[in-house]
Amino acid sequence: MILLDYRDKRPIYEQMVEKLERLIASGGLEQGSKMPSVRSLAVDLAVNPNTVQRAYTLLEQEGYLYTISGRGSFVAPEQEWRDGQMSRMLEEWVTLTRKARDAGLSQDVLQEQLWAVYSRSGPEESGAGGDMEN
Amino acid sequence: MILLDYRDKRPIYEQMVEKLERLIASGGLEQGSKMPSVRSLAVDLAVNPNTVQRAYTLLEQEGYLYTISGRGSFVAPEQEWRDGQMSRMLEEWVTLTRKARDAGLSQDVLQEQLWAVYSRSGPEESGAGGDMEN
DNA sequence: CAAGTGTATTAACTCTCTTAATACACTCAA
DNA sequence: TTGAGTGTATTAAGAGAGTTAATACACTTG
Repeated sequence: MILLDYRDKRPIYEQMVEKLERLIASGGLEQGSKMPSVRSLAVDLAVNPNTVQRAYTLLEQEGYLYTISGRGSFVAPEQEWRDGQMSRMLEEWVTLTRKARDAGLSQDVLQEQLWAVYSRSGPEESGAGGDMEN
Repeated sequence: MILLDYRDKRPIYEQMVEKLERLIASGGLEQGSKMPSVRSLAVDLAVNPNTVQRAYTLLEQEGYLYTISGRGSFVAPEQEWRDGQMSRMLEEWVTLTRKARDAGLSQDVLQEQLWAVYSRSGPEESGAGGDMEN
């Protein structure tokens, strides 16, 4: 299902979350389909069940999965996680915008930058943020 | 000059940076005036000189201080740190705005929120961000 | 009830971060 | 030139948070 990268310095659960997010977001898993059980995926990846559990819990909080105790975890409908992601992002953006205002940045400057960001569509001037793996 | 709070869980150097930032930003220290030497302030606060050194280095990177080796550290002109702070903030804001765009948030939504933030002047809906000490 | 599932608790382990000890380098005045 | 002041670099010790694992508990279904 997914593959862990041992050269990656990040914690395992974080790696799992990222890869599963992508898998679901890209449509690689159908809505409502059953995820592997905590134990089976743990055996599969040779990690502790609690590590899988942690990843699943985070994915659930982000709206990617829903869980029924005793039954299993399932892939949530797209609307779920897309809405959640956008609302979290908006909240974060507003918070930072307030800080920018308090730091003395004018509305005009932000207005202009906002326009600039949207006039170019792709993620330009990447710098360090590039993602290149699975 | 400043006072450390031992109930504060944050590292000492971080606490020092915050308090000195405020002291300088509030005009409590005159431009060009000499800061206490690394060693004397260390004795004063009963911490290691390296800890003071670390705080000074950070403050220098933020433009609050400038240093002449062998002479001492001095309070930088206001323009220095104010410009630096605003440009760092703007950069961060643009980065997050790109992410928001990529997450699917429309320009209109951000536009509206931007307006809302600036129509109210004070830091409202604070929640956890409140600062109440020295 | 048995075998599957998720969940909670506790502890060991690792590793980053903070802080300290110490030595080095520069400036200035006596 | 030398000594007492200053900032700077290197190394290591110590503490602490975060990650992972071991284990037991609880729920669902055939």
